[in-house]
Amino acid sequence: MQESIDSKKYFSGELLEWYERSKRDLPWRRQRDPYYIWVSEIMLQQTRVDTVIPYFQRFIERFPTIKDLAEAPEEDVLKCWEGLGYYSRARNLQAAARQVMERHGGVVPDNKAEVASLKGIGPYTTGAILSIAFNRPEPAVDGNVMRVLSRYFLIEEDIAKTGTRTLIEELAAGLIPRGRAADFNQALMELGALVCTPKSPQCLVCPVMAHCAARLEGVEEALPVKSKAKPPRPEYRLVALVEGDGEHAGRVLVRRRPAAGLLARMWELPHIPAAANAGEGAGLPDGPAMDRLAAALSEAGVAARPLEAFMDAEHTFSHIHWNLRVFRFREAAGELAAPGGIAAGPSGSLPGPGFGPGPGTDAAAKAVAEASAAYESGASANEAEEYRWIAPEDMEGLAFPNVFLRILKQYSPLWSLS
DNA sequence: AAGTCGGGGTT
DNA sequence: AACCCAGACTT
Repeated sequence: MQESIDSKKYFSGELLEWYERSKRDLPWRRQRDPYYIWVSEIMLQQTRVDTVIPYFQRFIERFPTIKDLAEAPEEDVLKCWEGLGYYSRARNLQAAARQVMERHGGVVPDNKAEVASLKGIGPYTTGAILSIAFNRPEPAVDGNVMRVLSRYFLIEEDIAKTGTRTLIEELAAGLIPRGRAADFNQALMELGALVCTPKSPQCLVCPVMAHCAARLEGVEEALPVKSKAKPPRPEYRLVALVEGDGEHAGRVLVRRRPAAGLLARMWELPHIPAAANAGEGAGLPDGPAMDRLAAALSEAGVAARPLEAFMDAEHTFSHIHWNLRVFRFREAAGELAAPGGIAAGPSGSLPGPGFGPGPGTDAAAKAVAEASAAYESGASANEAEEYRWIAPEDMEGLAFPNVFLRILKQYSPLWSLS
């Protein structure tokens, strides 16, 4: 037992000393404001420090206090989050700010149960806020910590399992030196981010290399053990980039996504599912696809004439891989968009697999119907999407996922300003 | 326990 | 181009 106490003291002591020398100067570390810690921890979920820094600065400028955040329109919060991804983090953060206003008068609670009950705050973030903001001896186990400890203590359990995280939490809790929770937890994560990296860890500069079990066994690169995620399923979609005419000249047609599900409440270019028959559709002309898009636009009350296939774009979510084919349209003001009756524009200008003209087989028809149903299921019943003609300057108030920002930017640099 | 939620990095 | 990284919530 004596040995394990000494071993703990060695690990924690060396780590704290290294952290004092090596810690990065980060915006949320310049003062110990629980609100700053909270916002930064939410942003840092699944997101690198370098990406977060400019978002954090802008967010705090725009919403300096919990009260400002609680009282802001949700669109403003979403716009501030544009490009960061996982947008439910932003909605949950604002919902939690409102909870803190109501329950605690705008002051972040320092009690574990109350912190953990706030929206968007799970086991990791609870520990991070309590330890970093209030120096409470709670573990904060993120991916960095699981990697560092699984190597140092040669833990070969699958870190994707719930039980392994619990095990590591207990281990981490026992390592916190009295009165040093804030620095120790940050040191552990900092080591994972800067030295004990997933690939090619920098063991030679590691402060605890001498007693790292994985290093001593030569298996540091093989840890942590983690079961692989399922690959994302491919989805094929036809996107309409509709240029306005007449009173809509200089504008583009956009719509807002349903309130729940993928990219909830974000703005986007209109799109519909294409046949998911990758490979089988190789070389098919784009004409029929444009006709189907025109018909869909017509159902939304927009008459548009197809111009050309404009570009292909891809976007990978954790569980879906979008293959998008974008078509340019011109609004045909006053005309009725007769589904299927519009002369097809140039065909086949973007060769490639996966963009069949639509349900050509039973299987393809089924795939399209399923994809369509999946999209609709995001909304409660048949919530009407909101369509809008926007000019470039309107982008300042509307949040778009990155994939549509890329398309608009390629369409014209005018649309690149955020 | 498995699936849903973005976006970017390294190799 | 292929592969890797990762918290909270829902089911």
